[in-house]
Amino acid sequence: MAERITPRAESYSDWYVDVVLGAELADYSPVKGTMVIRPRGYAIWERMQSALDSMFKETGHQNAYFPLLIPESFLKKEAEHVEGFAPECAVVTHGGGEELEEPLVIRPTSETIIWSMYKKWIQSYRDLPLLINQWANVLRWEKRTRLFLRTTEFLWQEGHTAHATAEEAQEETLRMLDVYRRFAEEYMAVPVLTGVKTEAEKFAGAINTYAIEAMMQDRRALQAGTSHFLGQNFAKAFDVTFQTAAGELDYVWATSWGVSTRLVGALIMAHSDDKGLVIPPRLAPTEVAIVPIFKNQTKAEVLAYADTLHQELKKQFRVVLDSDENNSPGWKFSQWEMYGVPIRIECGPKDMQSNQVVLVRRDTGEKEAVAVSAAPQRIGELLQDIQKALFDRALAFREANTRDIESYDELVAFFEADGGFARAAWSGSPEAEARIKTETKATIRVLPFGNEQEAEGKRCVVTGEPARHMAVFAKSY
RNA sequence: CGGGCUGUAGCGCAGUGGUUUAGCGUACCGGUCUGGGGGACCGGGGGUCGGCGGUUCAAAUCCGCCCAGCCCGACCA
Repeated sequence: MAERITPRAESYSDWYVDVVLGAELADYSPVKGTMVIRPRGYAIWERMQSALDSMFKETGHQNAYFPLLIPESFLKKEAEHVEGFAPECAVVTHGGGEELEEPLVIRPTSETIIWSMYKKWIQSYRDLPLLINQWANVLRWEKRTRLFLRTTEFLWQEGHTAHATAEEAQEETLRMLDVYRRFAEEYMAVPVLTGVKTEAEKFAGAINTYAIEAMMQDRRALQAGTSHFLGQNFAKAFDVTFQTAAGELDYVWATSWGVSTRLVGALIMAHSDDKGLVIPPRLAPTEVAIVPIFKNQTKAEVLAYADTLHQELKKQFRVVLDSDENNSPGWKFSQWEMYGVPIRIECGPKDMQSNQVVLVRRDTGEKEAVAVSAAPQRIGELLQDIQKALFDRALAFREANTRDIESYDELVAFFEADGGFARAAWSGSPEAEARIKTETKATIRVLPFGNEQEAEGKRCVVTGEPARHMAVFAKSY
């Protein structure tokens, strides 16, 4: 055992770190809370970017880039916003060997600098909607960091849109939330809950924050993406007005939405196992790894056999041939499992004689022999099967660990035991929410769409008052 | 930012005041054999003990500060 992975049952957080390091996704870098995203990790992020970027373009957005440095005064223009972000901002005070007249904040998010520019670009309703996205790095001085899940610097995309009406902006907010939901489910194979955040959990400066919320294998919730309806808060702070079709002057309506490299963490925690990483095929940088098995006498012909197969499969799949002669096949099997490649192909003398190969799926470990001629089609099917199986398994896990809770005692007991998602009636009072957080460590992750109707006739699990919401409680990352 | 644990070769560890050049496993390099689930043997290279400062005749070992990682807490889109 060269690289032992701590089993999940022994220590989930050690397991997570072992998988990240073992699969060579990332490594710690010298500054506290920062990490290097290594090629195997970055390749996953690139595939995420590519899929999301297409979805953004399909919904009418364009990419742009705004600067890293923001005048400190900008951040202070929106009261809630500054209150929310000031504590976690890094500030540049010196440049060129001199103290700056005005300190510059390294962006924790870009609303302020973007809206300062939107003021210049928007005059009339004909300039709207303005639909811009940027891919960027941001910096938040986090006290407690974890690889991919919460780091001081991280990569993300942030969409910032401007609209003529509240309705349009609301529509946009929900449209992008749905883009995130589709991405999570169809590409990441991670089922997510969607809904609105409570006042306590929303974005600093937003009217409403919507989120996709996923369950990890330790039953904790991970917020995987957010979409904010910003109302006219930033338009007012930056005085962004436009002339309506009717000739009136009005403030612009805004949204912002983002997902980050945290998604890589979500991917890892949703699917991986004690052998290492498991990547859903659609996001796997390598879909197939071919491991030839040979003896000295058979080396040449087996390698030729494997190479022919490699050339053929390359036309359709992202495939690598592991022709290294120093490591044993068994070692390679474990290695490719650690890396999370969805399908491994074993081919040796026996296979060669019967003109077949052995396919091994990463998610279940099942092996099957298939004729070489049938391999491409079978691999295509298997990749789809794996994609679906991962989603189904994650969904079943979430269902199995979601409980309808009727009483406060039951809620406390639930989170003292294994925990998971608890659906419970809530009065809407911040005090009740805070009490649950203090006593159980669980927070309201999301108020699912349509929850108000479900809450009718029910009583708050904490206060006994008439319930206004059915809330989903969970311990979270 | 508070409490706990940890930091010795790439990785995992032993050594916890003096025992001659700091050890073991593994990985790495060269070679021979091997090869269908993390191979075997032979021969090699690599660390100054997280960093800085102190105590001492003598420090990996004792003390202080700092840095980093993990866990718990506070905080947190």
